Amino acid sequence: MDDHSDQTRKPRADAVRNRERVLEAAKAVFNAGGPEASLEAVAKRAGVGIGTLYRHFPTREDLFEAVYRREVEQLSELAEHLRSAKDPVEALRRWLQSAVEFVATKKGMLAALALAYQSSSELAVFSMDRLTKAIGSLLERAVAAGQMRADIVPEDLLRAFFGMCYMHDKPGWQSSVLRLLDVFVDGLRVQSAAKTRARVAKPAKPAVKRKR
Amino acid sequence: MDDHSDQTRKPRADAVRNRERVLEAAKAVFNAGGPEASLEAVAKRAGVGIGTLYRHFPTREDLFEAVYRREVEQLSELAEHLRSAKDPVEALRRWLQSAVEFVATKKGMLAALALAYQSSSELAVFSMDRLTKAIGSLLERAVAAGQMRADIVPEDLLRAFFGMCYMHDKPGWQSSVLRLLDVFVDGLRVQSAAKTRARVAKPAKPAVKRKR
Amino acid sequence: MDDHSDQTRKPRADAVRNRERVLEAAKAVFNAGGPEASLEAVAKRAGVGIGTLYRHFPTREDLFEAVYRREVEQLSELAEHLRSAKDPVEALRRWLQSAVEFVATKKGMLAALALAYQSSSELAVFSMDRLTKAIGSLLERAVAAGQMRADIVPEDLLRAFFGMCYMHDKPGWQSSVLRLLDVFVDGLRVQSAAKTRARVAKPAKPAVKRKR
Amino acid sequence: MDDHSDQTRKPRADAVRNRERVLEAAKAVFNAGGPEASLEAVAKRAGVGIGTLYRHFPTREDLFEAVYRREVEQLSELAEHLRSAKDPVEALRRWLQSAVEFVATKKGMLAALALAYQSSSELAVFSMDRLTKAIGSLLERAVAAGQMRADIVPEDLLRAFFGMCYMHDKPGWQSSVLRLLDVFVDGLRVQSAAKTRARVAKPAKPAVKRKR
DNA sequence: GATGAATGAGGATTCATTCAT
DNA sequence: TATGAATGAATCCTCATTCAT
Repeated sequence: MDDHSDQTRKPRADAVRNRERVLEAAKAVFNAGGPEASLEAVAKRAGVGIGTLYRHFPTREDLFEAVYRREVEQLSELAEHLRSAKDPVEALRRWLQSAVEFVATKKGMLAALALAYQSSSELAVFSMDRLTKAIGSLLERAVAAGQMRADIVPEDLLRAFFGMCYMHDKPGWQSSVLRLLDVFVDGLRVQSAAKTRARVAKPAKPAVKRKR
Repeated sequence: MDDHSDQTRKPRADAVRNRERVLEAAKAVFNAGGPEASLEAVAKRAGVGIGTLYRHFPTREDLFEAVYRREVEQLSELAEHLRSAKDPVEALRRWLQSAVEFVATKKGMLAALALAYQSSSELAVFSMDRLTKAIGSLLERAVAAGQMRADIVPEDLLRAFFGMCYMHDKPGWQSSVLRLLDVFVDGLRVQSAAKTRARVAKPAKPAVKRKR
Repeated sequence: MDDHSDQTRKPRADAVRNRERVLEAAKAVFNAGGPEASLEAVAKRAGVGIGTLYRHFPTREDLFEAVYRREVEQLSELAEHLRSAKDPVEALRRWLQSAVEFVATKKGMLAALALAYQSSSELAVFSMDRLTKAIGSLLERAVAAGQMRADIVPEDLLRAFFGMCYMHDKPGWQSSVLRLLDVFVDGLRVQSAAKTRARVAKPAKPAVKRKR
Repeated sequence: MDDHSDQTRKPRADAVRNRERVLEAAKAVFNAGGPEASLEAVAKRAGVGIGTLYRHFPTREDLFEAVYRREVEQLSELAEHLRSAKDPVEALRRWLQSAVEFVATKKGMLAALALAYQSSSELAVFSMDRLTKAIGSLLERAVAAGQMRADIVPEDLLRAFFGMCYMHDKPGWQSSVLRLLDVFVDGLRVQSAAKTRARVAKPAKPAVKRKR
C-alpha cells in the first residue's frame, strides 16, 4: 500500500508522550486555576512549547474535552456496576460516596460536572446526558422498589451532589460532603413502615409516570 | 470637637452619589459577568470615570466588600427572626427556603457565599462567621430539642445550601433547589415513629404547601 | 454647567500630543512595512505604549482612516483649484503631476489609493468616491471642450496614475512617472485628422479591432 | 561517467511528482492569498508534508523562483516573436495587450513583475533583466523607425504596464487596462504638425455622451 | 474629587523553520 | 525521502492600575 493512502501511520512516540504530558498538565492547571487558566501555563507545566499544545488541541474546548470526557465516562460506568446491588437505596448512596472519592482523586471531575451545568458545549451536553442517565438508572430502581420518593429527578440529584462537592478547598471537605450525602439519602428514603403504609395508601408507584 | 479636626466632614454630595452609582453598577455587572468582570465595565455602567471607581474602592476586594457585606447581614438577620419560631426544624427549613428566595432576588448573594468558601479575604471571614452563626443558632435549637441529628455542623449546612444554589443558571433551578432542601431537612430529622406519626397526624403542611 | 453634562471637555494636552505622534508614526510605519505592519511597531516608534495606541484607535481600520482620509481630501481639493485653469488638458496634466509630487511627499497617499482599489472599507469607498469625482470633473471639461477622447472614465485614469506611482521604491521613480504621465496625456488628446489619416493609410488595424 | 559520481541520478518518481504538486499548489495559493500566504497552506493544498515542501524549496524565495521564472520567460519569448512584425509600434501595442492576457490567465505573473520592481532577489534581477530586454528590443525598433519618442526607456514602459495591471481585483479590470494601454501607445507615437492643426479644427463635444 | 489618558503585563494565536522518525 | 511534530518568536488585544490634569 502507498504511503499516501495510509491515513493512520504509527503515531510518533514523542507526540504521544507530549499529548499525555499536556493532558496531565491541563488537569492540574485547570484544577488549580479554573477553566480560565492560561494555556501557556499548561504548556509550561507540560514542558512543551505552546505551539505543541495548540497542535494537539487547537482550541481550549478541545483540551477540555480530552481532559474531562473520560472522567465522566468512568463515573457513569460506576453506576452500571452498582445496578446489580441488592439494596437500591444503598446502591445510590454508594454511588454518591464513590463519586466523592472520585472527585477527591481525579479532581478534574468537578470541572467536568460544572461544565455540564453551566455551559452548553458539546462536551457539556454529553456529560449531562451521561451522568443523568447514570444517576437516573439508580434512582429509578429505588423508586420502583417503593423505597424512595418519586419527586426527585436525576438532575436534582446531580445538582445536589455537584453542589456539595463544589467547594472542595477546605481541608476535611470530604467528610463534610459524605455526612451531607448521608443526610440527603436519608431524606430520600420513604420513611418507616407506618409512614410507608400511609404513603402507600395513596396512589404509589408514581415512578413510572416520570418521563424517564 | 472642631470642624477642622473632624475627619469625616460633610461628604461631598456628588461623591456620595457616585459611590452609590458604582455600587449599583457593580452589583449588576458582577452578576452578569461574574466576579472577574472588568472594572472598567463597572465604571462605564455607573457613568463615572475609572479613576472615580478606584478612589472609592481602591481594590477589587473593597468593591466586593461594599457590594456583598450587607446582603450577608440581611440573611443573618433573617435567622434571628426565625429563632422565635415554634418548631425548630421548620424554622431551619424556612430559613433555607427564604435563603433561596434571597439568592434568586439578590443574586450577588451567591458570589458572597462563594467568596466565603473560597477566598480568605476579610469579607470572606466575615461572611463565613456571620452565616455560620446564623445557621448554627437554628441548628442548635433543633438539636437541643432532640429533633435533629447532632452530627451536622453549621458549615456543612452552609455548604449544602450554597452548593445546591450554585448552579443557578438553568431555568427552574429554584424549584429544584427547594425540592432538594426539603429532602435534606427530612434527612436531618431524627427519625422516630412518634415523630412520623405526629407528622402524619398534624396538619404539618409548611413544606407540603409549596407547589412541589 | 455641570461637569457631567460637558461632553467635550478640553482634550488633555498629552492626549493630543500622543494622538499626533501615533499618526506620524503610523504614516511612517505603514509606508515602510505596508498596511500589514505591526501596530506595536507603530506604538514603539511613536514612543507610546501599545495601550495608548489602542485607546486612540481601537481598530487597525480606525488608524488607517485617520492617517489617510485627510490626504485624500487634499488631493481632491487640488482638483477643484485646477478646474478654473484655462486649458483643460493641461489642467489634468498638472493635476497628475502635482499628485506625483504629493505622493512623493506624503507617501501615505499611495496606501490610500491602494486601499481605494483593493478594499471595500468605508474609507476605501470614501476615497474612491472622492478621487473619482476629482478626476472626473477635470476629465469632463476636457472632453466637453473636444480636446480629449471620451472613452476613458475617471476610474481608468485613477488606475493609471495609481499604478504608475505604485512602485515608488527605486530612485528616480518620480521622473519616470512624470515622463509616463506626459506620454499618457498626449495619448488622451484627440488626435488630428491628418494623424488619423496617416494611420488609416497604413494597414495597422490590430488595435482598432478590439472591441473598444 | 560513472553512475556514482553522477550528482543528478534518477530522481525518484515520487519526488518529481511532489515537486510538481507543490509548484501547482504554490501558484494557486500565492495567487489567492498573495505572496505572504502561509507555506503550510501550500503544503496542505499540495497534499504533502510541510517538510517535503522545505526539502524541495529550502526558502520561500526558492519557491517563488520556481513558480515565477518560467512565466517571465514566456513573456520574454513573446517579445521575440513580435520583433518580426511589420509595424513596430503595433508590435509593441500587441505585446502589451498579450501581456495583459497573460496576467489575466497566469496571475502569478503579476507577482513576478511586482517582485522585479520591489525586491532585489536573484529572481527579481533576472525578471527585470529579461523583461527590460524584451520591451527594450521592441521599443528600440520603433524609435529607430522614427515612429516613437525616444525619451522613454524600457523600465518606464514596464512600470506603466505593471502598474496598470496591478490592481486586478475589480471585475472589468482587463478592458480598463487595455483602454489605458491603447491611450498610452498613442501617446508614445511621434506626433506630427499636421495632426496638431487638425485637432483645433474639430469642436466636438462628445463629453455629454458619457453617462456622467 | 472627578476624569480619562498612559502604561505594560498577560494571554491567545499563528506560522516559519528545524528535526526526529 | 517524506512526514508531521516541536518550537518559539511575533503579534494582537484586553485590562488592571497609576497619574496628570
